[in-house]
Amino acid sequence: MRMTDAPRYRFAPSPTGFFHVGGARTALYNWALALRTGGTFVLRIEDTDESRNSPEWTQGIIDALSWLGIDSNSPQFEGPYFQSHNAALHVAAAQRIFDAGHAYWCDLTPDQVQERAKETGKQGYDGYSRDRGLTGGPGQVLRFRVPAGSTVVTDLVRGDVEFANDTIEDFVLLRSNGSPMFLLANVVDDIEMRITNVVRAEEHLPNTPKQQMLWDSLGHTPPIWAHVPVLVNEQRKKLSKRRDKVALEQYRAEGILPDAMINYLMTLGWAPAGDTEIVPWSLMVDEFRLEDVNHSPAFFDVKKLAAFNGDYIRAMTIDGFIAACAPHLETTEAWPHERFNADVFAAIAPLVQTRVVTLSEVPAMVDFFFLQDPTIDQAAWDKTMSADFARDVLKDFAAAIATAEWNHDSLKQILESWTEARELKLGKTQAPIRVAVTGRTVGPPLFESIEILGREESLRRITASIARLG
RNA sequence: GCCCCCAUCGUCUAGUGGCCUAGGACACCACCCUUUCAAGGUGGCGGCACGGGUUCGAAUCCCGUUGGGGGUGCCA
Repeated sequence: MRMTDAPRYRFAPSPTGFFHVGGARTALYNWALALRTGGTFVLRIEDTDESRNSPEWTQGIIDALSWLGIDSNSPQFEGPYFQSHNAALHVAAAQRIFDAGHAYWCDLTPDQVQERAKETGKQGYDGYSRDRGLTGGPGQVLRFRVPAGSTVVTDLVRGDVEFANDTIEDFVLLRSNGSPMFLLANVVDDIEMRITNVVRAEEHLPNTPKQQMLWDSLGHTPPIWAHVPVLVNEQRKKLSKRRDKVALEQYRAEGILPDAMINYLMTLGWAPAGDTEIVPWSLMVDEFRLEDVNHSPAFFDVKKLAAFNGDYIRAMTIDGFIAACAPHLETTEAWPHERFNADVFAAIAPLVQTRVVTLSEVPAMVDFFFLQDPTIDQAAWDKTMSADFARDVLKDFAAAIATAEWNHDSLKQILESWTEARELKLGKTQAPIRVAVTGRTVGPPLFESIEILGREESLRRITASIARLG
């Protein structure tokens, strides 16, 4: 395949101030396809209003894409382009459409259009100015003259979709202030950037016949369309910023791994062959086909995302895990920053790795190592210290570990023999010690934690708890 | 209102007329393992929306119903 024949996929987010998980999935689809076909991923910031473009947003989106592995430095990445920069082109195209007789001027205001609709009992614009021969000017909009007949949109995921043209009103191309509408701008930019494939969310499907007519009227062959199902919340409504947690950045901050997010997003509406959904990106690039994408909306299930993430966390090397935790450990307010000890964390890290599903849970799990005194949970204290053996186990264990060989096996043996002598269960007798040392009833394995904490500090905490018992 | 799309376990999906007694994953439950909690192992629960066709045979094809979603701006 010659390079000029390679497909060009466009990804066109609008500047909403954050990067939507739905957009992330579409971006991934486009990127996967570009990679497999040797094509190009074209990024275009989609807004005809220059004032809404901000360098921060653009950088944010490039960062988010790069987090997803979509590298803006790749030779297969092009852009960012800015729709708003091309207004002159859009207007010129509108002029050409008018010159060819496919558009006409109209001086009705939105209110007047509505007024007429009310009178005729029909919806939308009724084509009032079609044959009035207006020549344009202030206060007039340019409307597309929707031809008779029907428009068939051929879609890779949905097949042929037919729209009767008389259900499509003569839509506006140029506003009365002369600025181009999004729909027009979009088509002109796609033509200009030689876009061959448009993969976007299903919500755009009803507008596609309009765009297709624009492609036709400009004398170009429309691209290959693919409308993928939208992502929905538990109410089955399209994910929205107001109701739902949709910002990719939020998940990133919580310690969702990019690979987990990528993998999860790809399985929404599509599944790799075989019995596992956790698969490497390279395999998804090889196997992903638009034709295989499901037709129905998919629920964005945070629990499943978390499960994927846990899987990816456990699959990390220990050094990788420690490195990934670093940002969360540095910024946490779980302990005074200066008390953190990287060696201590490295020692406990392997035991933390199987116990978290997101990285943001890590600090809370190891905070007792880096606090002057553990934060004692009152409920945990009440529950465990009320055992009749609580005081004895604390005193005897403290006495024994004062001189014990310092490793978790021997620490465990000490408590085991103490427990057996009294015909108790280790699960019960370790509880008061755990609360004394960590402040809670759950956490990393106890004897390993004590070993890492050190003899002196462990003794101090247990002694303090005995004193607290009174 | 009008137009369009969609319909397999609670959720994400496999399934493209016989391999389906409908497979997997997440969640849930139970058991095993176990120093708490996890992780891991084993097992379980649970679904083709409904009604008509077509066919020797339908989750798969057709029609209808119902239900959901999206669109319908001088927004993007």
